[in-house]
Amino acid sequence: MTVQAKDDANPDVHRWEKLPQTTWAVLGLLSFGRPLTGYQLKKWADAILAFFYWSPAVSQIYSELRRLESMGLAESELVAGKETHQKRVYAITPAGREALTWWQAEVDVEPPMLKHTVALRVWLGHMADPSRLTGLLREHADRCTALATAADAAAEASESEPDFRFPAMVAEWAASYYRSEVRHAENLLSQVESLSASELGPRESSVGTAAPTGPDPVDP
Amino acid sequence: MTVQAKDDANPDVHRWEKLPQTTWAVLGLLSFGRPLTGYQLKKWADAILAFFYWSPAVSQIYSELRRLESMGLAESELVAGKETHQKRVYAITPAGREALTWWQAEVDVEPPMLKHTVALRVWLGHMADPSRLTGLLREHADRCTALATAADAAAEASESEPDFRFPAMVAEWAASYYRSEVRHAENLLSQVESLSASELGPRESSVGTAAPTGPDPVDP
DNA sequence: CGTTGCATGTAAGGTGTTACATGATTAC
DNA sequence: GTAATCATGTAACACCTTACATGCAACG
Repeated sequence: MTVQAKDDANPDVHRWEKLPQTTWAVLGLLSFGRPLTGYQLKKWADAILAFFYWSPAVSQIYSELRRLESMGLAESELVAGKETHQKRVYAITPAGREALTWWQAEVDVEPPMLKHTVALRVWLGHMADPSRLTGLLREHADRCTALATAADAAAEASESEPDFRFPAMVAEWAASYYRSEVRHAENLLSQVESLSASELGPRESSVGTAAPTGPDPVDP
Repeated sequence: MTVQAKDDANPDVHRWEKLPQTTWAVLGLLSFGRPLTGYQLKKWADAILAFFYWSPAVSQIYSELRRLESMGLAESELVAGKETHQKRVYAITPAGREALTWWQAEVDVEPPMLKHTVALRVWLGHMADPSRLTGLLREHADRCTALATAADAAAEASESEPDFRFPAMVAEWAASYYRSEVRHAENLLSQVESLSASELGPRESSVGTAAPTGPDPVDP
């Protein structure tokens, strides 16, 4: 009765059913077996989870931990540092492992959520100065280059560790992802440049004054 | 005094400062000049915005529209259909254009937010059956292929329209993005497969029972 | 004549953020 | 000794979703 992924008769399952993704992400951090404090969890989330999943605020991590403990999926121990200064170290419980395994096997994967602020700006490029757009694309590309390098470093650090094979794989995945982002951004950048170059003559945007033209946004 | 992107003396600017991205996205939909109802806006958001930005719920679109109108950035007109059945059609105002231009020029771009649920599942692959992982990666790849095709169609539909050059560019960008997603997913998929194949002999996961090993998640 | 689409809106509640508050420890 | 880091937590609030409620229009 250690791990029963398919046991829908498990009376706890209905309590796990509506937990948000973030809860599972935090429990997932604990599932690597290391007891950690909320503060350490936040640092780890920033360093690794942030590559592919929004890193929650510190205060939220603490409340997630309290929730996990109240549900028996994690347990905490007070560790005294020097004098009276205590810190709370959280560890996953067997029930927590069972829950995670159940989640992996049974819970549908929600569609990935993307809020690509840079694409949004370019999409509304008719309300912006072209140089502003190229600037922000350049910035984005640079940020992604840095992230790709960081992801590579993370991948290399985990590669040799047998318990970290999946994180290593995802770190490599993240590196590819961010390098693709760079390519896509640079592609957009050159398009914006050639567009603004070709419009040096016939300036004066028609959007806003012209009658509604273009593809019907409602009924394509 | 039609458009003053840099006019920080504008007394309205401080009211615009903390508007969430979603508000700008909705106002952006209106900035293409077409007066639209909340319902139409939602459909458009689902069709186009969803490629690169989370499409808000219907009810939220309505409240965003009310907020935009209360701030003078959009205005609505009641249009009577047949008998007493009215619908409210929203249009951007000059102040709305001014606000959008100011936003594009002055407001910092928030970092893109990614919640890649599939990567999260693979990252926690040690708690899952390998066949489950490959299945969900396959599903993800298929979904992305469909999205890429749809983005191509959207790009082609806007390409000829001069007012929709930026949306066309972003649609092309989205097509590339989702095709990269497919490649990355398939790459991960083959890695998961080769990993599970190589572990047919020495099974029994050590994670959870072994003492904490692997890269220090806190202090790298 | 019933189902699907169009169209609008309210209410409740959860998710997640920012700001604030506190204090010990470590490093320079 | 003072700055940065470690460490925890509360309170307020904004964002956003789900569920619900309503009714017309159009298609078959």
